[in-house]
Amino acid sequence: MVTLKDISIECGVSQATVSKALNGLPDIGEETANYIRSVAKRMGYLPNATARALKLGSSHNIGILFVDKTSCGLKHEYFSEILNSLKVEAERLGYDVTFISKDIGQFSMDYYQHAKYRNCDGVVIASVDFKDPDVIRLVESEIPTVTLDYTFDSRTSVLSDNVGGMQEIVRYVYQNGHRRIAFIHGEDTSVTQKRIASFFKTCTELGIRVPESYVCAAIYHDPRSSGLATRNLLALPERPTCILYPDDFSFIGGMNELEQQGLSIPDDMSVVGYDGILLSQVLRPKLTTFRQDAETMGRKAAALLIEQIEKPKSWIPQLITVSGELLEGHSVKSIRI
Amino acid sequence: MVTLKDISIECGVSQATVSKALNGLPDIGEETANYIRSVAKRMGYLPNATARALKLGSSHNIGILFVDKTSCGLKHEYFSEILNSLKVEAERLGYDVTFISKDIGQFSMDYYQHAKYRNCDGVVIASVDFKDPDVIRLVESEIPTVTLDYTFDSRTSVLSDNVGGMQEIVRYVYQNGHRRIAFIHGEDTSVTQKRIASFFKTCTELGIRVPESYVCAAIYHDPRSSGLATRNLLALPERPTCILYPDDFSFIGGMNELEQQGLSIPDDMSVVGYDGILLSQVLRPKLTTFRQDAETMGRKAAALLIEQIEKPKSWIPQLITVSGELLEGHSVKSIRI
DNA sequence: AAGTAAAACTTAAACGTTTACGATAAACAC
DNA sequence: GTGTTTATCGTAAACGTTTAAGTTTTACTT
Repeated sequence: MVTLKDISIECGVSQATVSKALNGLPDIGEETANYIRSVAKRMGYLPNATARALKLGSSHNIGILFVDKTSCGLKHEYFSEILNSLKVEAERLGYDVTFISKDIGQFSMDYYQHAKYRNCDGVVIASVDFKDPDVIRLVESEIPTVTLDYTFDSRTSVLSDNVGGMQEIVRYVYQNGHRRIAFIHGEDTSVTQKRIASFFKTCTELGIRVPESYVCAAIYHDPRSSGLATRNLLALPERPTCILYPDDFSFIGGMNELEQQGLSIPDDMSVVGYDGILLSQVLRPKLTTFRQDAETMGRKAAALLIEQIEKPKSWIPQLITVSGELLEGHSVKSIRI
Repeated sequence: MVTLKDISIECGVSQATVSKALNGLPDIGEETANYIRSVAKRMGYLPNATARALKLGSSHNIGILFVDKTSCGLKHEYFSEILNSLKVEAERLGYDVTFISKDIGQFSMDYYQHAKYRNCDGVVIASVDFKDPDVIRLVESEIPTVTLDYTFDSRTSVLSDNVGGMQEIVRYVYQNGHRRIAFIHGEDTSVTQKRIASFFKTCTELGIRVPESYVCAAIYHDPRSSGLATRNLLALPERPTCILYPDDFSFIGGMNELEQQGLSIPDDMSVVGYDGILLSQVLRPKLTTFRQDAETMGRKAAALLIEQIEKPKSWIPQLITVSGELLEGHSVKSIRI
C-alpha cells in the first residue's frame, strides 16, 4: 500500500506538502502540486479512509437500519427499492453505506453504540419497530438521523404520502360509481393509521357511509390474511362493490378467493392495491394501485441526511412528504349509479 | 467520547494496561483487569472501530458487490434474501457489511480501489457482470473474495445447484407423463448455460427428443418476454404439453398469455417456474417450481469469506454448491401416456 | 533600506488504538 | 544470598492521515 510518506520520499518533500497538494489546499505551489499529483497517480496512491476517519472524526459512511425480524424487510420491493436509491445517492455524494444492527459478533450493543463504534456520520432508519427503546435512543442521540415513514419530534423524516394516496384511491373509486367500498388494512402501524384516517375522512367528504364491517384488518404482505378478510367481506349480507387491499402482494390472496368463488375482476368485484410493485403491472387484469415513489424516498433520505451531516449547525428538521401516483389498471369497473 | 486514555486516568494505570485488560490479554492481574472492566462499563466505553482498523490493518468489515445497472439487482427476491442472510451471518461473526461500487463521490475508482479505500477485509460478489474488467481485477487481487453463482479459477464461490435443479424439474415433469417439454430460458449467462446443458442432458437420458423450437430465449424477471415466448410456443404445429419458465416472476407473462388464449393451467398446459419466491406459493394453482436456497447461499458466502479472511495462509479455494428443492404445486398435470 | 506581507514549505502533534519491549518486584531454586 | 523465573505493568512507537504553528524565502511597500 502506497502512503503519503512514500510519495513524499519520492518527491523529496514533506508528508504535509503531499497531503495538502492532493487535497488542493491553497498554500502549495502550482508546479509542486502538479508534480506531486502526477507522482501519486503514477504510484497508484489511494487515500486511506480509515486513517482519514480517525483524524477527521468523520467517516463519510452512513448507517442504514433495516430490521430483519419481520423477515420481509428487505424482501419487500418497496424497501429494496428505497435501499437501492439510497445507496446510489449516498455514493454519488461520496458516502458509503453500512448496515447497522444490534449484536455485532460477541459484543452486544444497541443501534446507537453500533453506529458510534463504526463512526457513522449519520443513520437512515427504515422498516423497524419505532417503539423499540433502542431505536428511540438512537434517534434522541447526537447522531444525525432520517426516519422513513415515521416522524419523531424535532427530527427529519421522509414520508410516503399515505394520506394523499388513500384519498386519491377513494376518489377514483367513487368517480367510477362505487359507494360500497371496503378497506382491508395492514397491522397497526403509523402508516396504517394514516391510511385508515384518510379513508374515513375522504369517504365522509364524499358522503359515503362506511359500515363498520367494511373495514377489517389483515397483515401486510400476507396474501393468506387478506384472502381470509376477503372471504369475510364476501359473506356480508350487503357486499361491497370494491375492495381496497393493504398492498399489491396481499391482493393475490384476495384474487384467489374471488376466483374460487367464481367472481371475476372487475365485473363482479372491483379491487385496488397499494405500492405499485412490478407485479401489479403484469397481472391481468392490470391492478389499479397507488404507486409509492420509493426511488425518490431513498434518494431524498440520503440527500437530507448528508446535508444534515455537512451543516449540522444550521440544520432545521424537515418533514418531507413524497407523493406517489395512481396507476390506473383495469381492476376497477365503472358502474352506473 | 470516552477513550482508553480516559479510563487509564480514572483507573490510575497506563493506556496499555487498559487495552490489554479489555482485550483479555493474559499479562494483566485478574484484580486489576476486573476493576478496569468495571470502570470501562461504568463510563460507557466503546471501542473505536476506526482506530482499531488503522492499527490492525483489518477493519472487520466486508464489502458486498451488487450492481444496480440491471435495476433488478436488489429488487429480485432471490438477491435480497441472499443479502439479508449474508448480513445476518456476517454480523454474527463480528463483521459489518458495506456496499462497494464504482465512483464514490468525486473520486472515480474501480471496485478494487473502493474496497482498498474502505479497508474491506473481503468482498462478496453477487449479481454483476462477471466479464467486467473491474470485477476481474478485484477477483484477481489479494483481497479475499467469494463469488455467487459464478466461478473464477482458484477462487471460492457459492453456487446454486442449477444443474441438479433443472434435472429434478425435467425428471418430475417426465414422471408426470410429459414428453413434449419446452424450455424458455433467460439471457445468456453462466447460470443459463448450466440450466440449458442440464435440460438437454436430462432429456437425452430420459430419451426425450427436444425440437429446436422448444428451447427459446427470454429475459429473466421480464414477464413480457416470457409471454412472447409462450405465444410462439403455442403457435407451434406440435405444441408442447409443458413449459418450463426462466423464473417464477417471468411465468406471470406466460400465465397471462395462456389465459388470454383460453387455456387453463394445468389442464391445457403444464408449467414450471424457478426460484421458489413467495409469489409462486400463493398463486392459484400453486406453481410447481424449484426453490433456490438463497438463505443458505448468503450465509455460506459470508461464512466462507470470513473463514478465508481469518486464516488466509491455509486457505484452499472451495466450490460450494447449495442444493435446492422441488416445490410441488398444482401447475403440472399428470397425463397418462 | 527597513519593515511588512505573502507564498511555499516543514515540523510536529494529534486522532484512538495495539503491541513489542523494557522495567519492576515478588517468588523461587540452589 | 545470589541468580533465575514469573507475573504484572509501563513506555513508546506505530498505523496513515490532517493541520496548526513555525520557518524560510521572496516580493512588495513606503
